[in-house]
Amino acid sequence: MLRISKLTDYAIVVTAAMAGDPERIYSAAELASETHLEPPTVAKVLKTLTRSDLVQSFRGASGGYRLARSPAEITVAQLIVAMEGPIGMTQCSVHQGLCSTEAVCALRGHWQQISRAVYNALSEMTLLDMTRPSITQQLVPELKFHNATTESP
Amino acid sequence: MLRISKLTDYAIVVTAAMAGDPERIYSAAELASETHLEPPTVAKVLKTLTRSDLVQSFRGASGGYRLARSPAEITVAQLIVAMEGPIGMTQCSVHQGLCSTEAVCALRGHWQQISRAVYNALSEMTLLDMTRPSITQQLVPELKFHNATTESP
DNA sequence: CGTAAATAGTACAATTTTAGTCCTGTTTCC
DNA sequence: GGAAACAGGACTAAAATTGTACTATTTACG
Repeated sequence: MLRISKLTDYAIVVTAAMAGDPERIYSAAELASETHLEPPTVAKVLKTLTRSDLVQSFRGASGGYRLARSPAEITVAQLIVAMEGPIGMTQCSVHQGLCSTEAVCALRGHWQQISRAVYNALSEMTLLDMTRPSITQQLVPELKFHNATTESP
Repeated sequence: MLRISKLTDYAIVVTAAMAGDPERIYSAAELASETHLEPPTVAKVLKTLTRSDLVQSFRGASGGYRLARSPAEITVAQLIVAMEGPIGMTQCSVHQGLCSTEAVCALRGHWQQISRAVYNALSEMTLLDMTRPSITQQLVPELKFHNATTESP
């Protein structure tokens, strides 16, 4: 399905909530109740985002978290990279020399090209865009199709 | 890291090998030795691709597999969909009503938009492109960056 | 015909990854 | 000094992924 991890998903839900009032300092508990996620999970996500400087943290009583930049300057690509590491569709597009078939496989350069294209697509959506209303659309048939193997529960 | 599964990776390696001589019928064993992958793994991949009509199979002695269309007409997006099901970065972008926070989360339409953009990027690379020589490049810094959590072994 | 070569389909065990939680330490406000 | 809040790491449980094996079916060819 080519999906991001749930933790990454939560990271975007949480930061989208913070984008509602970018100046305000939110505690982790507050954000948990606002997003209907579990407090420990929200805390974990915020700690990771802090290490990548996407959110600022304030310790001590009446501390909390705030976006480090304006929502328009934070992209979905940046959030995914912060949570999951570099965007690469295959191992070889990120790390050289780990794949046993690397010597006989000429695809590495192509995978890097593909990863870059995906990164660019993800860079065009900012947190500000995510907070704007959107139309939930029917997906095009190519996106809906999947085969019997993945269909069965 | 936003990666495809290994099986999907293998699917592309195997079909890229078949694209070398699109008319020829290859046995699974042959393709395994050519790609340096395990025979059972190659067989599994080919069965899945057959169900999605990306390759044609021929049963019986001197049977085997062949690409169902020309390499220029098979895209990486099609191969990923065949192996993993629909491309969607989150559960909610593929299936409605399964996410517990769907009622309070307004991100679904945006995720569909992102998934579509990624699908388009993956549709622009065909199997024919994959067989052409490529330059292995240094990745841009944004793609290389990852944080301490994912860095440590 | 019978046998060998080859795919089809399904089921399963082992491994790896992910998710979620908890605990202890540190900082800061009042 | 105490309470509120974040930091960091460790750990357990669950889920997904991988890789393999087994049985059945189909077809070429002597």
